[in-house]
Amino acid sequence: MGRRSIKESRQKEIIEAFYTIAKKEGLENASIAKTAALININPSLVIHYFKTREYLVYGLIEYILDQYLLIYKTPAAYKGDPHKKLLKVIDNIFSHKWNVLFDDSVAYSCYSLVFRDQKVKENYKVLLDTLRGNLRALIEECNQQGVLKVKDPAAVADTIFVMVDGAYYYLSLVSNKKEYKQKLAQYKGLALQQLNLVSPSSSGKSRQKH
Amino acid sequence: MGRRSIKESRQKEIIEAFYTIAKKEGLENASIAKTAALININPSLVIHYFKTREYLVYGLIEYILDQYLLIYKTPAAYKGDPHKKLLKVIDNIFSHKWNVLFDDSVAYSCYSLVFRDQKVKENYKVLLDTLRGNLRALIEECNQQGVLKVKDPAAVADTIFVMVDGAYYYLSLVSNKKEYKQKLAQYKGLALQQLNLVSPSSSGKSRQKH
DNA sequence: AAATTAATTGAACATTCATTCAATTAATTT
DNA sequence: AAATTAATTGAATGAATGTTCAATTAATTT
Repeated sequence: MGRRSIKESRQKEIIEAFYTIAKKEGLENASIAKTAALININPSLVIHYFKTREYLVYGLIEYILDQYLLIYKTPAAYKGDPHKKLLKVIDNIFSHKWNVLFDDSVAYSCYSLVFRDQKVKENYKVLLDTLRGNLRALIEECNQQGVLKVKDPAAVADTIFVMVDGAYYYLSLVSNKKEYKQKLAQYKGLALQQLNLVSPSSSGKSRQKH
Repeated sequence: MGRRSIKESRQKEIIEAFYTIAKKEGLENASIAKTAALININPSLVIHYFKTREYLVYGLIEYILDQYLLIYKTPAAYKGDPHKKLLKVIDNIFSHKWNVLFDDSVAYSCYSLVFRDQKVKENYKVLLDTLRGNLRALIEECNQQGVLKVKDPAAVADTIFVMVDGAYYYLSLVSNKKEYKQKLAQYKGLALQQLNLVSPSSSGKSRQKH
């Protein structure tokens, strides 16, 4: 009875508007008023759905963390072929897709909340462990199919993500496109090394056969 | 003639107060008023020395970036002994010292400005390249003394710092002290591997000799 | 002592902010 | 049509923000 609720879709809409503002002006300058103005609603409607700005930020973080899991999205055709899937995932991580999915400015601002909010910290921990766990499972599948021989899949998965996080930390500062591309390839090579796979670029550098 | 200027010392004092507030409440909540109150001065004095809050943040970033270089501070006795010095630097990086020098919450907030401020981005780039350059020089010294055999010192230095940055990204989420210590040792081991040195912990795990 | 220069204060300003509350509008059910 | 429920608005509030400006205080030199 009564009017039917559109809570969830409205919340998502607001979060995305908030994200848009945060991308443009920084999370610290993203306000409820600006968010409301962007989608032509009243600021009090934002409060109605989120109670406080704090909860809106929580919503944003949840939204962002969900995006991270999309790097495991691979073509349905790869089902049953963990090797192909693994390579695709590595591709996703070290490619344009990463930059499309995330705005690093907002990401680092959100991450900084980890240090003052236990709940945020836990959410991030769960995500990072999930990312590692998924990669580990993928490696183990490859091991079982005999296409990979990785001794400690969990440790390798961890190492790879350590490299990913560190890599983008540096890459965010590289403005030169050519240098960016080259560095990205280099870091991808490091990840593949961890899997005892050799990247095309690094093998080309030190070929000694013939 | 006239009153002698205390500009520099006053600016430093203000920056440190601003940093203190930022550590406690987050950079986005660190205001000029709070900063002034902390050291019992008038808010307009802060403006007098920094013109705008933006420049105060620039000052803070400069202050923070200078701190990073302190990880290369080693006992004077190590002079002429690059091997000892290298190990000490690695120690500094993967130890309590890191956490004493930096507040990661403020660090990530500052870093997020990189994406909206070209000047900040350049400053960070210079720092990160300096950190890598110093480590590379240290490795080369070790090579020349025959105590290390690293093929590509520049690449290895880069890789180590990629690992460092990625390592602390994850470690910031680890609340369990024991787990933290163990992970830190593990990441340190990865760094030493890059130098073709074996860490005590990692060698103990898979010892097969007799 | 007068002149000079910098340090410092205090009042005032406009702006933006998050949030509250009551009132209204729009669906949906009985 | 009446009742119910949620969506949405609009006005208002108080607090905090960064910044400006003129005035005052304190040191240092001539």
